[in-house]
Amino acid sequence: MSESPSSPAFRPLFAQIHELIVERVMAGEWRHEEPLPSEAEFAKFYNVSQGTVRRAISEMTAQNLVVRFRGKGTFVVRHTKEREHSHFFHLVRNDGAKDLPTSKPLSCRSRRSNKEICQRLDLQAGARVGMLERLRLIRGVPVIFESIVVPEAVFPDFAAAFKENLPNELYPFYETGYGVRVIRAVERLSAVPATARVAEGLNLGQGAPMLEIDRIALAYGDKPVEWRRSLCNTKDYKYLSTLY
Amino acid sequence: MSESPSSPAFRPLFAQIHELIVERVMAGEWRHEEPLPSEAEFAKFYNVSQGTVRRAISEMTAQNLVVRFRGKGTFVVRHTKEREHSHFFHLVRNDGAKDLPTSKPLSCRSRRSNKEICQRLDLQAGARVGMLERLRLIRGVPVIFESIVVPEAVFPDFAAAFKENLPNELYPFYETGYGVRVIRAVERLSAVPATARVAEGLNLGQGAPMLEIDRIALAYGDKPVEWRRSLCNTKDYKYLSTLY
DNA sequence: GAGTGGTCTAGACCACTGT
DNA sequence: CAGTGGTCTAGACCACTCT
Repeated sequence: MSESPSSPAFRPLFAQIHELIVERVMAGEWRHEEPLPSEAEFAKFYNVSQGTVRRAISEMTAQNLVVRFRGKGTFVVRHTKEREHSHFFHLVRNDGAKDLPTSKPLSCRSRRSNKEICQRLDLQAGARVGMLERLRLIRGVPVIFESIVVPEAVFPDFAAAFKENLPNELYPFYETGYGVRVIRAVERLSAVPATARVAEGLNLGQGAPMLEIDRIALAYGDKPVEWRRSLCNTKDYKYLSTLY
Repeated sequence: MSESPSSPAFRPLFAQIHELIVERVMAGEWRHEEPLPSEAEFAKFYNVSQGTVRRAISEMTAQNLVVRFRGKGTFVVRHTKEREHSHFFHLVRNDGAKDLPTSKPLSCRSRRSNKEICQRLDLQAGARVGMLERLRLIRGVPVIFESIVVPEAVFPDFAAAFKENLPNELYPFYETGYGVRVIRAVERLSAVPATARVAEGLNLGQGAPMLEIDRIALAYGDKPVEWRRSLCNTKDYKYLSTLY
């Protein structure tokens, strides 16, 4: 594991260990229920000090890949409703309250991808995708019109599986159903006029200003696994973003 | 500096040291040009090990409060055009390019705060504030209509000083002119129709959908120091947000 | 060469969890 | 009780900067 210290492409030991362990987590070597090896075991395995392993794993906790419990061990993070809500749902009520949305599916089917979908999801021309449209309701009121596209190469038979389970939160569903963990997402926000269809679903006038959230969700290795467009009525809810 | 280890309100040593040093940076004890004391000096001063000081300062680098250079020392972060742009300006061109905006001031004056301003900036009723309106142009094209309110208690004589300097980026101006460092901001985004005045400035039709960014900028201790509303034409530029 | 921060090690003590 | 992660210390070696 040692590396010529002043070699041209030098990387710190802890960064190398970090990368190695992340790869093993990605490969699904440990289930959510079972702990990763302890610091001492990793240290022995990789022939480095316990402090170096500690630093490697600390980076992983910072990246939300694992959680650690004193006395119990280190565990791969699982997508929960709570996590999805706190990390990937940014609409808050004008008074600051965070409400959990519910869902009303409108349609779910399989189709061939067009040029735009291929480009956004990095697919081959004509690859099949699952497509889902739904309304999201907060306190029973429809606030978001959402259309979601996922590659069937990653989620085989998505449409049928969705109809069977009708999950409200998708990321935990991706994880338990397909072993796909969304770890990052890039969103592009803009203001657009409501189309007739969207306006109808959300009880708005046609052409009313809507907040469009265009999101690409990424799994390990920045692999795109979902393209989602959310059209939001921002009268009573705002998109919250904190900058540092 | 030692603390009863199993006391009810136990805080790790490094967190206490962190807090102490942050307070001293806040108080302006070191200028941007001069380095903070070295790890060894801090360790001796607070009577802890160098590793503990290192961890305290590492937290500060993670929070963008200081930067460290091997062989040189640790320095208080200064707001630069680059930093403001990368941390606090989130509009990117549709093709992904990040352009720097220029500014065209429309008005700048002093006024009494109304109820809404007092609430947002946490001010006493009737406190005086500086108010600035400007257009922001990207590649010469007006894209954002911006109105900015700052408390004169924090920025004495703001309107006059602004007119004298006509800064393009405000946060470096706040810092060099008033010693106020913006370290965090909370933004609420929504879609609104363009008013006649805004539509005119941005060459849009009245009622066109606009992205409104409502931002409160915070200094140390989460003290609000600026309220900014930016109305953006998102035809060619989108607001970029990355989620983890 | 002295001083800076960055990495790595080794070992101590602690709090908490399981048995 | 042994085993886990969390904190703290002490010391070594390194790359880099300034003088």
